[in-house]
Amino acid sequence: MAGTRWLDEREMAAWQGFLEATSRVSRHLEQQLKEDAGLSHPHYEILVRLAAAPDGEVRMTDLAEGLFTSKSGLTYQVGQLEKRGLVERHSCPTDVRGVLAALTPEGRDVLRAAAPGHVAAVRAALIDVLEPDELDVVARALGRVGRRLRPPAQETGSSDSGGISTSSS
Amino acid sequence: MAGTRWLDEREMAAWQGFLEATSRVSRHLEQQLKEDAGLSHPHYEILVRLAAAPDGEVRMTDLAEGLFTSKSGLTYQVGQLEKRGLVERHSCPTDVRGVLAALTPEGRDVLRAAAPGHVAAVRAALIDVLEPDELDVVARALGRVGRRLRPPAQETGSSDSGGISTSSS
DNA sequence: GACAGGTTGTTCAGATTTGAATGACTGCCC
DNA sequence: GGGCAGTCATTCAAATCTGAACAACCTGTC
Repeated sequence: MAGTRWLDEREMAAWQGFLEATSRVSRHLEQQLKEDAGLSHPHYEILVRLAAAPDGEVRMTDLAEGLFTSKSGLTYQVGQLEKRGLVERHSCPTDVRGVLAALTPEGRDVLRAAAPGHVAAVRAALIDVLEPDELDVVARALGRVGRRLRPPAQETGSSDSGGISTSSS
Repeated sequence: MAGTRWLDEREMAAWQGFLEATSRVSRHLEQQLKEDAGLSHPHYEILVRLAAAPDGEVRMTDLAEGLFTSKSGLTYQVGQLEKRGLVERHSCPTDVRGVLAALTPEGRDVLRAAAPGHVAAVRAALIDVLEPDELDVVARALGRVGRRLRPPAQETGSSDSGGISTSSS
């Protein structure tokens, strides 16, 4: 297999830059969020998704998919949030197996308090570090990268509450 | 609180794209590496760093810094690699406290066997998905992002410094 | 030499993540 | 109606990660 195409210097720079930016941004935001609002990044993301949903509640499976995490991991995190009273669980009326995670008023308050600081941190770490044209290229390029690694796609999703429109295809 | 500059649509696209690409690429490569070579991504990166070092051995602290991980995390990972015989520990001659992690011949073999598959996966997931001009922008932009989040003091010229450009703009 | 202050790597307890197995349910086809 | 494959969320054991605490050591100053 002499056919391995190794990475040249430019490609290596992109790959290393991606790895370093990934690790550092993630770690930095994790820390900032924890100090500033007592939330982990997964916690924050869960609250955001719930707040963005039409009725403030989302099916566990949909939530896990949106957060790029495993279902068991989500069960744990939602459990933690429930203990704190930021999230509640209801069973889904149309499917007894289903569980809806719902934002409580306290959860909404915590999110409202945490959001400005988090957005500022995201700007400082990433967004405002990029030139406007870089921003667009990163959005387009990384968007494509992420989309290509999405799970095979669940067809027949036409059931009903679809709700979350995926990015304009 | 009117001072919060929320993310507009373009900025949100960049941020979400970054998050999704980050998660998916990381998870994808982790899996590919594990199936293909029985290594986790941290394991692989450790072997790469050691193989790239002049004498095939690196100080624990330097290694941790290069891998963007905590020192205790590295102790654990190197311990795992040592159990498998892929890495050895020597004490540093110039500093009794210091520990040098060194690649064993077996470790070099495992790395050599794993590298082609990993590089191919990195290409398929990220590098070859980007247009050449996108590649350069990503390298430059994310490189800057990562560099700005580096811990304050860095000396004794580590791996590469390639010129610390003061983002005077 | 002695000593304060910083560094080095490990250990420890605790939190989190993962994948496999599980129990409960749905939808569909016969 | 009954069976069968698939879905949903949880539980469990095992692996991993983190930060704080720790013991041992270096470095500079006096």
